[in-house]
Amino acid sequence: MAKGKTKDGSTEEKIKEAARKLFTKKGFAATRTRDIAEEAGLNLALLNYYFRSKQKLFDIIMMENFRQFLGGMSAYFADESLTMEERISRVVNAYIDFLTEFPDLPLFILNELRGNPSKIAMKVNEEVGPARSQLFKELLNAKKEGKTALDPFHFVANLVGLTVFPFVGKPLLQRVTNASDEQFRAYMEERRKLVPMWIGMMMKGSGGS
Amino acid sequence: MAKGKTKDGSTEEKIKEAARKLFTKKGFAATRTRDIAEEAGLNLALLNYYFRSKQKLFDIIMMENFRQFLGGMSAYFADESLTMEERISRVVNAYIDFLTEFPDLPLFILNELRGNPSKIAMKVNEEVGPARSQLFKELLNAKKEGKTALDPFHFVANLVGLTVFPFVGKPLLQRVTNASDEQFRAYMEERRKLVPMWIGMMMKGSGGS
DNA sequence: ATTTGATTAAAATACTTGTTTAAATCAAAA
DNA sequence: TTTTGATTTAAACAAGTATTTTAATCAAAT
Repeated sequence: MAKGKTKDGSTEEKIKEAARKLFTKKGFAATRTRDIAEEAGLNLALLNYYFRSKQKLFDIIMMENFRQFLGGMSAYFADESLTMEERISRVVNAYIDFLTEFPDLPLFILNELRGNPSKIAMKVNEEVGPARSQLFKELLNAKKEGKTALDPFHFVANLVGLTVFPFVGKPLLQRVTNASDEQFRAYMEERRKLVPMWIGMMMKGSGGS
Repeated sequence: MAKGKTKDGSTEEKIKEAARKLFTKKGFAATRTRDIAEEAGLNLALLNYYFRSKQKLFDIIMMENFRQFLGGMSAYFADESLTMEERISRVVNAYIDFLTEFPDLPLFILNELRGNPSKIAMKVNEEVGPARSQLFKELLNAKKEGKTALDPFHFVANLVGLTVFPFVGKPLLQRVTNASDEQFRAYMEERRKLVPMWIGMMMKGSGGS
């Protein structure tokens, strides 16, 4: 063998990282293979040498993106040793950390989800299935005991809407509120405490069937 | 002149509507001019006869989409004759109506906003400027009087996050919660009352600097 | 009936882009 | 040193696609 090995990070990983960056930011159709090669600092022929086609490379990136985005969600909700409040707080914090580092991921996910091939649908269930059943069981229990009246749908919609939407809508929010990048960061820091508090208020207040 | 006139809706409008449908759903790069022509039931040459290029056609659609999406926001907030609670309720209801009819619009807007050319930035200010100053003035007043501690940034983020995000994230929410299209509609109907109520709770509770 | 401008049809053109190929180069392993 | 496989270089190839062109056709206005 020679310098760039198959296993370690070198070349194959360079290609994947360049592809991830461009695919995630611009989508499949708007990304050219030549751009990926240039971004990776490698030759175009290498793309087809390592991955057979643009489509195959994209599929790999897409699956990894899905796993990364949905994985976090599941991990925290599955932990039965924590109170619901604590779990919410951890999920919110984990997502704010995560999205600060990878701000383009959610929009990518939402775009891909719209095309909705069954391949993706299965992936979602696979990644989010266990946590979902656990969460729903507890929410429905709490509802029976009168602790909360918040339907699981609204719960998830509110949690994701309040936590990940600000990142998706960052350009819009910054324009509307005249917030600098630094101010945006500060607002997101505030949200680490505010969102769990708001969710708590919603769960106590009345909230749909 | 002949059958299809320039002024009335006929041909030019057919092209624009076909283009709007495809551009809004699939984006610029993934939309082919041939598809637009076919969708409009017209000859391909007509596209370049009426609009000079795919890009020019796209720009027109994009601007109209922006105006439509942001215009509603402004219209209701500018009305000083209403209480804040009433305005919130109207904006939420107007957006739920609007997004039920045009569910692909917000994702289109968010995608375009990411590329952020100054052309778009100006458009946002133009459409949303007046309502913004009006809204911010009142929110800051209310804050002084101790009526609310909710920062304008969080107010907008929450309002949009709770109202438009569910439509953007519909495929994700439906998968995670196993909700049918019919159930989704029902949840959105519930939100017409729930979201204004939640926003009200947030404005009374403590909320950021 | 003639004219006029919209519309179609069919192709040609030009450019972009995904993919492949063939021959060199180069670094390490044998 | 020889060999081996990764990497480069430079093209070529094959589709796909935006755009243009040219010559018909067609419906209404004159």
